[in-house]
Amino acid sequence: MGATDDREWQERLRASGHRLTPQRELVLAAVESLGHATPDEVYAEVRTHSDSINLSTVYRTLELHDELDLIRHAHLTDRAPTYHSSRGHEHAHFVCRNCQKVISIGLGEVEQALGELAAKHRFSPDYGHLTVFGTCADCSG
Amino acid sequence: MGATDDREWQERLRASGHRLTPQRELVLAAVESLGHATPDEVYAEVRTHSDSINLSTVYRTLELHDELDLIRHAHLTDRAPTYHSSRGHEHAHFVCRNCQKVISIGLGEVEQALGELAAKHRFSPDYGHLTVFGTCADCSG
DNA sequence: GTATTTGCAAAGTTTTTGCACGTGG
DNA sequence: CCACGTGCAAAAACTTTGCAAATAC
Repeated sequence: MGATDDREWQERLRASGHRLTPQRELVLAAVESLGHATPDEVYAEVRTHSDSINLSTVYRTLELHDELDLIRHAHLTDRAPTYHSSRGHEHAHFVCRNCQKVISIGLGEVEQALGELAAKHRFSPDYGHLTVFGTCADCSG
Repeated sequence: MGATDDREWQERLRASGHRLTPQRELVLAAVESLGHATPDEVYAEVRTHSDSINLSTVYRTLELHDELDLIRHAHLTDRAPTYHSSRGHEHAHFVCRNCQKVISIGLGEVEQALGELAAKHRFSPDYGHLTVFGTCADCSG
């Protein structure tokens, strides 16, 4: 990620009255590089680069970044939430119950598909959080 | 639910090599009467009728019923899964992040909306498990 | 300097497991 | 009968919290 992007999230932190710490930087970088990750995976990733972080801090930081929309979370498995970058293309997920494969779907596509239904029920979906479970082609054959 | 329906699930239990126990009956009845419920809520509901059940059994039974498609589960909150009957109308959920309201959407509607997108990605969604988070009309005003 | 953030350790919550006893078929 | 299911208690997995020390600004 470029310097311009860095400045952007750093300013968003400041604007909301928070401080820029190495831990917050490391967690964000880990989420960006992992793509989709559980808190535990983020912790492990950060530890490979540096040992200056604690699991509690990972939880607290993920929550904060999520609030600030620096990252987003979705439920890709029945258990732990997974976090992913909100930078770049926002996307929804199709998750295969059988092989755990994750198919990322562009926001535009999902919006187009669900928009009318949502409007009918006067509901504003959080498309970036959407996960559709099911079976992928490889597993249903 | 009528006697005919009872026979149906009881036979499905048997057919899969399982036994018909009071606990399995109680859990199923609790899920049906609650609509949407977490394991804990199911446990509490069963206890109001009888004290012959244990939380572990509730977990084990919910899992079994889910496998047999007697019930289904969805993630209506960021935490515990909630179970609901698979009898009657299968449905997807719209959940409001703000007021926690749950809007049930008929399967047909969702299928119509997502069918094309799913086909394009050669994916078979489990519509009855689908939860769309977002904001309802009352909370977005 | 001082309010925020972190690390650590401890507790909380939810779910799973091992095993002896009970029970449905 | 006897394999399957349940209760119980203990453990595991995951997440949150209180507080003193460290640190961003």
